Amino acid sequence: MTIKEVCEKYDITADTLRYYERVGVIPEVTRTPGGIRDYQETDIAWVENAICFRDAGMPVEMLIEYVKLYQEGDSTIDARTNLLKEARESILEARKKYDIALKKLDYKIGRYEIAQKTGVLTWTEDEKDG
Amino acid sequence: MTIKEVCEKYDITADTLRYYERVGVIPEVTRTPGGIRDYQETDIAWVENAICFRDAGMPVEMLIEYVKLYQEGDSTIDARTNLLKEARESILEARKKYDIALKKLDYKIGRYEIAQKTGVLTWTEDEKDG
DNA sequence: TCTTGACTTGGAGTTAACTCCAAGTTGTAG
DNA sequence: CTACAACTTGGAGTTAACTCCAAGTCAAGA
Repeated sequence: MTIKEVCEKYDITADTLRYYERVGVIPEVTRTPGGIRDYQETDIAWVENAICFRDAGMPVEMLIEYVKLYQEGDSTIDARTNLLKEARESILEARKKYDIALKKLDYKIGRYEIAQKTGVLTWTEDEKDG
Repeated sequence: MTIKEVCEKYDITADTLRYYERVGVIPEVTRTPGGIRDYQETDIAWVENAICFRDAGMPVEMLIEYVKLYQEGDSTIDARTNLLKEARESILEARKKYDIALKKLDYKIGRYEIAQKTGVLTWTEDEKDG
């Protein structure tokens, strides 16, 4: 698969794909004899994971560390497990904050919709902040 | 409440609080006659909301827009409602991605824990990517 | 009143994560 | 064989969101 096909498949730019490879977010991609990237199943799996974890706010630095450990072989399985567990905790933590914000948003939207119907915004003492 | 008390209460730096005010993420804070910030209930409510929505990935730009609309008065209630709904959608969207990443992480962690017990990492054909 | 530490401002600097660029190479269609 | 688009690299530039700094002001304790 060419870089173009991969970036179309995942809706990501070729520059980002090359950047991920350059800094080590994914291991080096398979090349044609001429030196052009030719993504194999495994390369694509790494890309997919990288995008998935980045979308969940996992820092590039952490992904680089994971790939580095992976390339050092089986002796790093403990370290990799710990890293994944740490990532899991921060994602759970972040998601909790998303839920809090959603609750707040739903409440505010509810109040605004009442205001739209009645033409009046009614605030309690604690919420003079829109 | 002084800026110090507010930043201790929310575990945020004074620089960030001043930055939020400067760019309009929150409205101008009440001051003492000498010009020093003296956060009132309402100021604090704005700070709390700003932090909450920022923690959910809402861009500063969007918060600025909201405050701007708020300050324009009741005629912007529709616009504010739409903005909040838009924010809600992106937060839901983002949370979906967090859930996908968590699922992937849990699967990987499970595999690694088996590997730690047995000393062997077993991969299926599709997951040669650590 | 003096000192000392916290506060003020405008503006410059930093960080993470891309994003763009120039100059050169590869590969396919005609 | 010749265009010519798509690829390559190293490095520079951009963006969002802070974060730091210098020079000056304010305020509480001795």
